[in-house]
Amino acid sequence: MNAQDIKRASEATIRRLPAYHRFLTQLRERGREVVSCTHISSELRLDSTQVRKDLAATGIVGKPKVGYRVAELMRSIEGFLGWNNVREAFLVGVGHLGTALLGYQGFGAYGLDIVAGFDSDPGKVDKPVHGKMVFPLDKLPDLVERMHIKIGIIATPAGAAQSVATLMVLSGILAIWNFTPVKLDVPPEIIVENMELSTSLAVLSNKLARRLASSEIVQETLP
Amino acid sequence: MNAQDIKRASEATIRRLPAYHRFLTQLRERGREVVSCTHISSELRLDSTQVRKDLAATGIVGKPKVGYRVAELMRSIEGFLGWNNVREAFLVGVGHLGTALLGYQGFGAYGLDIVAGFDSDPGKVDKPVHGKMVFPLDKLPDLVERMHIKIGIIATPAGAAQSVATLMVLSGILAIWNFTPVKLDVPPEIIVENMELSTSLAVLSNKLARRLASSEIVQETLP
DNA sequence: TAGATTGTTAATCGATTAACAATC
DNA sequence: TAGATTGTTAATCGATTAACAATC
Repeated sequence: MNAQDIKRASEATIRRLPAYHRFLTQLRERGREVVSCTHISSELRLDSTQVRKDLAATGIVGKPKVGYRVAELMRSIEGFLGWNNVREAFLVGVGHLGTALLGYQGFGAYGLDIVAGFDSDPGKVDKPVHGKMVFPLDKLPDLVERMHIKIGIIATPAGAAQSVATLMVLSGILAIWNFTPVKLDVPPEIIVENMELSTSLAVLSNKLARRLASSEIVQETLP
Repeated sequence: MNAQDIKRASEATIRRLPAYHRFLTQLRERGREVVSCTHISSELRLDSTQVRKDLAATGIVGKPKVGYRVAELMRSIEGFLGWNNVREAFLVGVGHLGTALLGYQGFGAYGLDIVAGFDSDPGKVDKPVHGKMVFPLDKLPDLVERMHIKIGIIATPAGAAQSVATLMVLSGILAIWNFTPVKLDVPPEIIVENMELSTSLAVLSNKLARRLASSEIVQETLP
């Protein structure tokens, strides 16, 4: 699929595609060559029509009675998500989380390669972390321009996030993956994806609070 | 608000509440005592009716012409999300990510206290990480029971995630915060919240791929 | 009081699910 | 062929947005 052919799809669809891709990886490892929507939907507990529409959004065309070829479907999803051509990224903030991200091996499968880290702390720079070089933050604009970097990852303390985002945008970064809880103020054409612990934790703790509250009621209504 | 009063709300509403809470924290720091939905909605670029309905879901009642008292509204959101009474959690997998999570100072504001780490690697146990004790994994069931722990955090390699989840459930854990890309197979009454890097990255890379593809088209149509 | 803001009902929008014809 | 599966259109569902009465 040509990059220019990437269709529009709802964010809900895009968020489900990685789960399909992961399941397809497992199928491929087991030697399966074809798969049906029915199979995928029963495994992931989704509606089969929804799976079919999600897959259709990536541009794949299946064969009635047969299904989809696993390898072809994986390529289709990868092309749609931009996982087929690896993109280089810079990470700012080499603290605990930043160090973990610099060392994470799995990003290659998602088309991401973190090529360097940046930090404003002189004590952290000029020594590699997990084999990645760490530079002073003020070197960022020059290196972004020279290496044509498009993706910036922010893993700083919250207080530094906005100024780092502004610096990234001025340097030519187009997309920011934000690991801080700060709502970044950037021009509308800049892509921002927030990886917020608090949002995820809110869902979990609300469900747990409801769960514990209802079991209290059960206890109270017992004799 | 009594815990038993926690109403149902859509997951979309729950996911927006932490952003309101963060904005309210800023207002409180600036000394603001009351706030209107209009103010919140313009700041967070949301529909004001949506904000009003989201806040109403937490049980707060505002005053026409005035708005909501900031402190009261924060307490209402905290109560709804279960952030008011701190809950203790165990973390399994003291690798790079696990270490970062053990050291993260911000969880207290969200009602979470990670009290200990666990790892199957004998080289990692029995020495504290960021002041938190790390135990051998096989000590988990006994300690979960004795300390009445309800929340488990999985930050292991993907291959270990399912067996750790099963161990947690057998030990009495009610809610799992899963930092691996594995779809966990647990009983339906167990709460699972997935913190998936791949899903977030999929949204970002799809948008970037579309963005870069459209700018290619622009270039091609130039003379 | 006048009018800004809440709370609520109605309308719209978009996503999910159901139905079914096309097809290998 | 028969029937399982795809692709697509229609119906349903739920969330968002608009309208407006209540109220401090």
